[in-house]
Amino acid sequence: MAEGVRGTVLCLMGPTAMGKTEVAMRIADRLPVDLISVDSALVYRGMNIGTAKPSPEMLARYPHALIDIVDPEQPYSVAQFVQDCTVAIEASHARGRTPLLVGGTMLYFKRLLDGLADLPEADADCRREIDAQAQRVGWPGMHLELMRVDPDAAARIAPNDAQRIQRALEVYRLTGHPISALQSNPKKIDNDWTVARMALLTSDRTVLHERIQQRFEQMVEAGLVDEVKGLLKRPGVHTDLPSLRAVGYRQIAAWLAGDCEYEQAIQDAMTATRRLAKRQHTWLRGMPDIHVFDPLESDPIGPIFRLCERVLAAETAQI
RNA sequence: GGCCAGGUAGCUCAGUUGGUAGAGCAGCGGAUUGAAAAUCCGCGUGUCGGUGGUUCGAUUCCGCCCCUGGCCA
Repeated sequence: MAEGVRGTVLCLMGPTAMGKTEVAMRIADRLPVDLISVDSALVYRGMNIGTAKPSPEMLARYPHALIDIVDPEQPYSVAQFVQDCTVAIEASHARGRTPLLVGGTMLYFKRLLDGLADLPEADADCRREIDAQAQRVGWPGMHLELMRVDPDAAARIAPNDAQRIQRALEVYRLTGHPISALQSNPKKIDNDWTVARMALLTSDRTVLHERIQQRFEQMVEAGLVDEVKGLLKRPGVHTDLPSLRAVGYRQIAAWLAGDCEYEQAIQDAMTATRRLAKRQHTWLRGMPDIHVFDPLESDPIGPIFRLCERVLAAETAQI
């Protein structure tokens, strides 16, 4: 693609179980798009049933970037995603095609499109140290420490938000600078993409809840329990890994560890899925310039296709 | 049919010595910068089964009716 020409990026977002994958494939049938997954669970190899990953046949027919790119032993991150996804987008543009980003991990979309601050990456030793300290004084105690070194961050982070307190302290200890200062240093977004945001969203959550239940029952029938057992057998896999904390995997692992009854684990997994969908709704409600389609009201393919076509035509006209 | 125990939030239940009620779970709203399918913050959503009575006032006490479960026939 020539210097200065703006590349189009199509985004198809939506809560879990809304049919994003299906829509994306049908768009790919009709337009020269490259599919890129925006999903923090689909990145893991060997996690197939519980993540509703498309089958190998489907992936062969509809290649997706950023699926099956890391092992479950290895944590992935939003920063890694932004880097990987940018590479994939540029590769698509270089082929003269248009990337279609599909997924439900809204933080990944947000940081890809709005920019990411220049921060140090996670440091296992540093986190271990902070965890050990938190064991003694509690997270509210750690929050007091954060208040001393970074009052702005402390004001924004709740005293029980272990994850964010840990990250803020980690960044301070690693760099000597408060994370709040580094984050307000606006990271220049080094692209000039034209972004079209589309979302599959419904106002009728009860139907979505029914779908979630059905789909989880199908996952169990398809052998989710064995998939989790297989993962846990691997020497480096344990339940504290981000991969094993994914919805479904976590609850079944808890049952396998004897922490609850089977039926309870199943119910907990479906509850966790509904809550995931709710948080995805919250993200999407707050996103500007988003085109919303309700697949429970009518087939969204036609309108989405026309919108994509219009966006691509505008790009061509600009060249 | 008779006796007993229940009927309070979407579910399981607590409670009000008579002043229109609260927990857990579920649900809903929000935040979200290298774990994000994570992590955290906030919010009770109700003809107290129905209907008469006593009372200034009934979800609470009394009568009758309806429903559910158990026991006896």
